[in-house]
Amino acid sequence: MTATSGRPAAASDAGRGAGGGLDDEGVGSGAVMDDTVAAVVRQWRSVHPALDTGPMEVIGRINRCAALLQQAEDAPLRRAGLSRPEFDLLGALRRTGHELTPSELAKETFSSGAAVTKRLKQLTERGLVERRGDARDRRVAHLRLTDAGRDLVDGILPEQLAYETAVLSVLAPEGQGELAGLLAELLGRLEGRMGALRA
Amino acid sequence: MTATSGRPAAASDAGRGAGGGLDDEGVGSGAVMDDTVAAVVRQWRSVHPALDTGPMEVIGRINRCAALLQQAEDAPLRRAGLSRPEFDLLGALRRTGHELTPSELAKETFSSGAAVTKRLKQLTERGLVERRGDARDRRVAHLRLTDAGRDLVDGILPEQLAYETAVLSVLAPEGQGELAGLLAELLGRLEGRMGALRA
DNA sequence: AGCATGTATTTTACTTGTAAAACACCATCG
DNA sequence: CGATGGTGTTTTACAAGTAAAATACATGCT
Repeated sequence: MTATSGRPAAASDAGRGAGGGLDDEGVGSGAVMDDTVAAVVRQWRSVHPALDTGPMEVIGRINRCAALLQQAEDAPLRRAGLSRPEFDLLGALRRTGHELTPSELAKETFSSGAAVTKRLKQLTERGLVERRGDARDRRVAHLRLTDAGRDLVDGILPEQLAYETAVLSVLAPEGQGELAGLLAELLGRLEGRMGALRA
Repeated sequence: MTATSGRPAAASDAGRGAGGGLDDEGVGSGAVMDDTVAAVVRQWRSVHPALDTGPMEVIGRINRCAALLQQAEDAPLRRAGLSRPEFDLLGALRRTGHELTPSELAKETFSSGAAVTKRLKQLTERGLVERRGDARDRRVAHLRLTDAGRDLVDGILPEQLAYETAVLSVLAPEGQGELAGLLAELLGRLEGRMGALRA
């Protein structure tokens, strides 16, 4: 749980046409799932038959999955009165185990410094986070979880993971593994290169 | 291109532990990519060794991929002065080929009615969309693209797809196909069930 | 016809995020 | 030492989304 913020989209991009051989079905099933994205791609192809709708099948689905998963995923968090960005921030403090500065929190949660400032203000007021000034450099602040904050995170985490496990169980374990692997490969390369391409 | 809105998150959830056998590497490569999510998962496991961090490997990566892809993907759109939600709306009108009501647009772009109202106001002012009242039922409106709107969409679409193709080319074609297939399976089942689970 | 109810759309009030500017402070160089 | 420039953080002004209330109609029932 817990990345940064989030709010994916609807349906989109290119089809798998560009790709190559393999068609659908990942591992075990046999039927081609007909999802929303497939329908959208079909519409585009009928309007612009010449277009290579390949990327839509991948990017459109990633976006749509992210949207659906987050909607679902946020449920356990809301029960605890936290938004996902808030939980991400607390989670960063919890998993690193040590204090972090606002800048570090921004990097860790993939959000802007201003957004972090606002969240910290609220979380501090709620008593989940504590602030300490740096002795050497009075510009920087160090944030840490209060006991209440730590307990909250530790309480939510198992629920969150259990819920996510349930949601993902629509895929067989091998499918989950394959998916994780492919996404890791894509993500690793995207994170590495990002910035090279400039449309 | 073009789902609805979007704005995924950082790193999160469970590991692949829950899953089963297979480890990484999707198809052709051999090295395990070390992405941001893997690092986050390692941190969580070192703090809470008992936790099943399985789902994180999948959900965290989907979110992060969506975030990165959108940031990149939006570039061609911004060049045309459109946000993705705006383009999604125009795209829905273009691909369906006929007029749509605000409600239908909301469904099609996965956004709220209020959001659609606001976007329509702007797009209409920009002369990309036209409104027509329904004769039978004066509550409903029918929206259609103007010539300028249609031309804009048709002009952007190829750029967008080409750009996405380039971004995805970090994955081999077979990898793209497998990924699309697995995501289709996940998405199809999520869209089918969503609502059943309630944490 | 008259009214209760339901639906399509918009409006309102508010929340949250962002970009850019403002602050506050360190560090270095002359 | 005092100006110059750079960095960490917060503030400001603004853009965009949401939930819930408000509007404006249509419908079905009596």
